[in-house]
Amino acid sequence: MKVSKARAAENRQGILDAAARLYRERGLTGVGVADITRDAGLTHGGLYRHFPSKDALVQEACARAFDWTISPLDGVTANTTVSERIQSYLSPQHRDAPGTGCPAAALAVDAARAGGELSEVFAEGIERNIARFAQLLADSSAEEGNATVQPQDRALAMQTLATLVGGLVLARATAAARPALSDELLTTLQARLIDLLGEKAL
Amino acid sequence: MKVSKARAAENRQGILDAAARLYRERGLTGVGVADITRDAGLTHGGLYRHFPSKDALVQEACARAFDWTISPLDGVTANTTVSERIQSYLSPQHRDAPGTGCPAAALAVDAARAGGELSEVFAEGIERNIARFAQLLADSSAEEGNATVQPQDRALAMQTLATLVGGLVLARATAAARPALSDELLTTLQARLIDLLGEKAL
DNA sequence: TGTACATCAGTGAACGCGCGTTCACTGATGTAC
DNA sequence: TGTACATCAGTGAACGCGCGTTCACTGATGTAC
Repeated sequence: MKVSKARAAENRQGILDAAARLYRERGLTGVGVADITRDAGLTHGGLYRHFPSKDALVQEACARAFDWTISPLDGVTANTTVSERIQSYLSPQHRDAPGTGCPAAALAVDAARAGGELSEVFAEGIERNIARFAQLLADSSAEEGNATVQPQDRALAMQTLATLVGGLVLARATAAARPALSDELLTTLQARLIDLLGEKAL
Repeated sequence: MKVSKARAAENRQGILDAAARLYRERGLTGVGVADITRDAGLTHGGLYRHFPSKDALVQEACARAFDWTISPLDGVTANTTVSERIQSYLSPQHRDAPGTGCPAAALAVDAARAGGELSEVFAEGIERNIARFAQLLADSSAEEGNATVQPQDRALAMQTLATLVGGLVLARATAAARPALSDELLTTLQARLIDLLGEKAL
């Protein structure tokens, strides 16, 4: 049965939503296309009316996941301080909900293995996050907003993002077996990063 | 044809070596048992004389991978400085050879998804690395070796390890599409970490 | 505006393939005498 | 020490299963008149 163009577009978005979430939860090689379409309330056969292959779906779903993290989300607005962002990133909530969280922490290792065009998606997403965070640091150093990004801003942004991603990855890997260690990692890294950024975090 | 006990033990080690390398290269869900036994020069059927299941093989291979990073390796001795260890970890060589590199950077995300007993293996391996690095920092602060680890040593060790793991993960994800960004991540994080550790790095 | 028909999103069976695991078999090893 | 035989590491075919993808079909949608 044919459906309306509006409904077909909704279904396409539903497939992408499900894919972006399930891939982050179970990994790129841990989810089948049937799992995704089932989650979106469809059967697997119709997937290929929207995407030429699983790889194409993976790429678009990952790009969408990065767009989510770039846009303000879940109470994070333009006025949210760097300190608050760090606490939110290194929270038990984020650790325990990879499906709606940072795509770099959830899928960067999978993307590195896949290589090819997927690496493009991640390289662009990571670069955008570095540049955005460096701008945030530059702005917080200056009196007025929209300051020019200096090399030390970019270096500090890279250091902060690497620590966030690595900390979340380690916290997730230890959560099931040693929850106390996992929590210690989160709180310790929160404190160390806020200390590192000093007044830029406020 | 039966083989000697010595040869059987060698074959078991060969399977573990191949598994530890291939899993780090392609991920826990990206390698079949036939790939591993073939790499070890055997056929897949005999695997089950040594391991009760693929999961058991994965656990033992991951434990072995962590033992490698604990033990001195590749010119890294007890006298290697922290600065040299950081440079080695955040090098293009390590980035481009995940199969012989850090298991946390290569497989922690996979382990978090797998959960269960594999999480035990990673939690222990990560805790041992944190404790060992904290001891290294405590020793370098004291006049003589074997100093007592203080809370700030452990916090600094966590921060350094998180930055190392996150940095390597991001460098690997961007290497194929933007090698310049990948190299920039490595060199920037080397400098930031050595700066962070100050005289402890020497 | 009403009618006839072409379009095409979605269905569900089917495909070839590779997975983890099992099993009958082989034959050199290791042991009992 | 020599001989007969039980052991068992390794082989390779086979299993059930789930994967990504294809395809004939359905029937409501959207369009041409």
